[in-house]
Amino acid sequence: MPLLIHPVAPFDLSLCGAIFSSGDPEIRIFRNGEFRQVIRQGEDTVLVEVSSVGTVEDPALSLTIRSDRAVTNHTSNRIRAKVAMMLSTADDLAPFYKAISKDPIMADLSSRLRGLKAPVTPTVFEALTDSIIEQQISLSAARSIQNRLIRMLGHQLVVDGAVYYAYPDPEILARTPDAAYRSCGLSTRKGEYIRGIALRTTQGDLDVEGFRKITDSEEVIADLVKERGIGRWTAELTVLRGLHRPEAFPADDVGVRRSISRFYRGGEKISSADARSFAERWGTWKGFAAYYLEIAGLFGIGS
DNA sequence: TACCAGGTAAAAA
DNA sequence: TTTTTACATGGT
Repeated sequence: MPLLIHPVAPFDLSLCGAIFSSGDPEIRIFRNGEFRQVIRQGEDTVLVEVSSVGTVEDPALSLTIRSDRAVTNHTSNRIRAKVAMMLSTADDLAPFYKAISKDPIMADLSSRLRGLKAPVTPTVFEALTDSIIEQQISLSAARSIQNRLIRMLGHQLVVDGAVYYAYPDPEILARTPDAAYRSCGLSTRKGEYIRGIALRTTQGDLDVEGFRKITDSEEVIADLVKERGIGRWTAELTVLRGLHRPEAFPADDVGVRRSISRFYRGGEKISSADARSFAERWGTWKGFAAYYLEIAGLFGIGS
């Protein structure tokens, strides 16, 4: 029997899922109004399926958990909490909308995208490794590499004869050799970064999940950039997508700069430094603003 | 065919 | 100390 999730209104699942619409059906995808992903909860690997049974202003989500074994009530509740976290259902968008109300362009975007909440990765570790993969190359190239990595090294789940893959744990990535990373399409260098960070995580030298307890995002970023392979851009993306900090703004990101250029500068390019000061208009919500710009681009708004 | 794409570390100057 | 280079894949 499906479980229910009651998001804080407004919440629009079709907007929240849009970023996953071109995903891999055996890993994570949003299709036909349904969000689906394989996740790990403790020792359980499960497929979660989420669809809307409400409206944007009176939202409700139906969650179905599928697995190859019985799932206890306790685990089901943990999974429901994790899915709610991943979809940011508890976010109250009102302060964000209020903060950007004096910016006509962002106010217009946010009214068109009303109910969009930024997704969060199941683990901080996943946000970090995904960001490393995305360094320098295009998002489509990165996505294809991420999917190959998950298929090769992730936990498999078989339900109804179909196979699905969950994100690999640090323990696996810590003992994955250069050649395996290379065969996924990663550079040898990025393979070293990911294995090194996974190794330090399993050895207890690095606790990225523990960053949840550090409220000062700049402090987290300062800790992250000490690690080999993590620069400011990677740290900011990790804090935004893994820790869901609304103020984390990846000013060095070419996509973010392209969006600002397009929506605010008539196509004229903007430097990282200028983008960082420009974003101050959105105050502590500049990270969410950046996400709205990205999704606006996805929907072709403003073009 | 090049060249750019949500960068980074290491080598060279 | 600052600047240049190598790296990987996918789209145009």
